[in-house]
Amino acid sequence: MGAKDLKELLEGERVELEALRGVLAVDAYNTLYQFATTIRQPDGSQLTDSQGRVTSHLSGLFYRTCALLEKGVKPVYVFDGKPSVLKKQTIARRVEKKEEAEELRQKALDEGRLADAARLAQRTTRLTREMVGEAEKLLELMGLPWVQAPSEGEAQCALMAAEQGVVLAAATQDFDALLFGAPVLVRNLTLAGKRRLPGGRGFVEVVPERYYLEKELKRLELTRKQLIWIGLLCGTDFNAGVSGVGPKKSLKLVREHDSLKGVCAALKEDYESFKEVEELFLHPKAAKTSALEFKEPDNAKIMEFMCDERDFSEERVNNALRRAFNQPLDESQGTLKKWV
DNA sequence: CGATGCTA
DNA sequence: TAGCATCGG
Repeated sequence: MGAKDLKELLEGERVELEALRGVLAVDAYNTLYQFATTIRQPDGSQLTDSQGRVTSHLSGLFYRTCALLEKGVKPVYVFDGKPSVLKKQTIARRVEKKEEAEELRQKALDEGRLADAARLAQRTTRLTREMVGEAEKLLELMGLPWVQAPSEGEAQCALMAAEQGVVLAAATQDFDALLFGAPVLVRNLTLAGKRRLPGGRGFVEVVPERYYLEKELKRLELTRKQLIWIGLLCGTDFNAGVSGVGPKKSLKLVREHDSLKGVCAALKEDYESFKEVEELFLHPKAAKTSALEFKEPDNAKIMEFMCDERDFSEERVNNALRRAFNQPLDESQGTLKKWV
């Protein structure tokens, strides 16, 4: 995940889902990948339909989206396009890591270390073209607009929130969105709650958090450019960063120098390559978003796809749809729920 | 991860 | 019925 070191410098605030009523641009790949990794059986295997096709991503996407809609949060999922050539190394490294994890998992399995094998299975997770296509299809059946980014999804989300102002915030785990200029970033757009920590008996509370770009820049006495430099020094999906330089040193360095050139000179790093990545963050590639249209869900087709084709429970799917779409918007009518 | 079932 | 366990596909 890009620019994760920024977490050390930035301060988010806890936010209730109810306070996020409105339209959010949600990083679809980020979301689907998390579902694919975490929605698992105790043995580490994914949910599948009777034909063996993975359904973890559909389960997560469907139930979470329904729950968000129930709370008045309208997600517009943004799908990645062609990645920047600068991301090539990161992508190659990820493929490598997955192959590595696959070998380790096989070894654990052979040696009968089942818990290890289950844990390693998560690291082998891939999102296929089919899985992404199915997610888009489901969103369409639900009457929700989705956006195809020309390149990075976080960049598209950021611009939709910034220049275009069509959404309240960019929702992604990735701090890159702030570097791309998102005025508001929402992390952990989940239905909150306690989550088991991998391994032991510990629990962590995962709650939605919100970061305001301007507020953070003011507090840290930085410009967005300088925050980008910090990201570059720590490393992003688009560059390796400088070894031995983390968020603290980066912060000190960008304050001591008034240009990226100066920072690079001080570290004896190649300015040109850093400048290229700075450019990518300063001028993100994004498509103009046409009016986002929310339509009625096609309940029959959702049932056909989810239940007939993918073996989801009719009762559960119906329940989720009813909550998401058939609930009176006026809270004063909420008591009606008890009678239906 | 989110929904549902079970138990005290 | 809240809080924990496990099911879901």
